[in-house]
Amino acid sequence: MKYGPDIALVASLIGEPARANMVLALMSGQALSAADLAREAGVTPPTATGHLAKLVSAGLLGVRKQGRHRYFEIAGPDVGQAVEALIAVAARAGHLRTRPGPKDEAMRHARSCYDHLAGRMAVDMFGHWMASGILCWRSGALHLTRKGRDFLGGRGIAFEALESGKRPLCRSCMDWSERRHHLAGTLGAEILEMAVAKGWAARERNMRTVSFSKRGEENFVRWYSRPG
Amino acid sequence: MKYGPDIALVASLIGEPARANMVLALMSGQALSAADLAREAGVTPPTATGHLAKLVSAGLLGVRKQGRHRYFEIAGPDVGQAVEALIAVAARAGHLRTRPGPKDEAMRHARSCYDHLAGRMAVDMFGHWMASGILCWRSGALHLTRKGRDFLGGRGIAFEALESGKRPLCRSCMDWSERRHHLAGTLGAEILEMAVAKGWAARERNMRTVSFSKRGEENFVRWYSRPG
DNA sequence: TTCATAGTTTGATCATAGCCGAATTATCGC
DNA sequence: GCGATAATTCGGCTATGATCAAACTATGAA
Repeated sequence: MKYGPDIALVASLIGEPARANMVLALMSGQALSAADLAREAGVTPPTATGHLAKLVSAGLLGVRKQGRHRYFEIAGPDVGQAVEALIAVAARAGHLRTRPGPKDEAMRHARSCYDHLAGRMAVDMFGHWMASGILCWRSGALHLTRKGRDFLGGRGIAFEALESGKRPLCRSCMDWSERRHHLAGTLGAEILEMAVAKGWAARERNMRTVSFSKRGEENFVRWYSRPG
Repeated sequence: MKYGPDIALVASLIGEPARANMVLALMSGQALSAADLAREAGVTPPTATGHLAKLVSAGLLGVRKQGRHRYFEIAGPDVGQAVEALIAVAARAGHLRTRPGPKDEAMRHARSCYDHLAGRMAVDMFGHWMASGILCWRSGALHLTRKGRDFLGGRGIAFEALESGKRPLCRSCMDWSERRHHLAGTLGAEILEMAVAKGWAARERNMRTVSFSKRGEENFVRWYSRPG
């Protein structure tokens, strides 16, 4: 007779440094090959194979075979949320690791984190909105202020529809490359949708890296920073 | 040069079965002594001491010395969220552990979670109230609807007094034996008080298990499900 | 076919860390 | 003061699992 979820199994998988590095590398949403992940984790291919097999069979990663390559990716949003939650704990407690997350500059600049915008641009937007009183912290949770509601209303964001569900309107998500907060939740998702819909940004093939055109980036920055 | 939060450190702490059992036992919100946790984890006191020292020094647990006892508790909401996220992943992937949190059936059926009712009956009540529009999710937080206010008003719950303090009126609390939400917050506490005051239920010596009489359970179910 | 690259399997090594028994320190009740 | 109980420290045993080198399989390219 078995009862209760076995969190130890899941946590111990993430709790091994090599595997944690792999998972963090995949947190960009990009699918990576076994060799890429071996490099990220700092282990040899055989070792990586073993780790990846465990992660896949436990349901933390998914795999897609393509020719002689095998591309791995985070299995689902629940895994992403668990990793984000662990990041938050580690960050609060001041535990730092030696190796950074996404190395490549383009990816640091703009990428999506599941369904919302992450990377430097997202962090900048978050900072700007905090500074101008659109967002604020209230008892540990992120809140959209009255001013923020006016602000978004004037920009055509239907936030009423976004806060109907169980998922929070605003959540902060710790960005591991910038080590600062950015906006998640349904509002964060909506903003990424909008940027794509307006043609400012395009998702790459892998669906998770987001590239802004030069003009799109200017428009986006203007969009979120224009007063009133 | 160090970058990025070390999630492997945090995850590996939770990833050890004995420690995971301790953390799960503390997820009720109740502070437990070292000996209690040793029993929960199925290890001897010396082993428990070692684990607890690691958990405390990593910032996952807090400790309160009281006489010759040391009471441990989850250090903060971020830790709780991380554990809940891991529960969600483990539950989705179908990983079950052999040892349940609350071992005996009576305790799964009805017990108190710190100061509010937990277990199957609480989960049923929560589901019923969600389905009938007494409670709803709004931007990630639990809300008592207008209908819910009428409903409770008609049942003699003075919810105005309950929402005056710093503590929220409604909170959801994840039940690890049922893996579903139940009602916490001052309203959850009040309902347990009421059930005890009306003689429907009695707290056991250890304060954690709550036993309903057969008649009390019927009355309680009728109380929360009667329309109007 | 032949070579090269991606990835896996095998087998052996080795370090980490979980575990307990016994002895030790601290606090309560008497 | 003296026992009793809570908790810790110490020392040594043991098992788990991370690691890599080398050999092997599979796919793609020439």
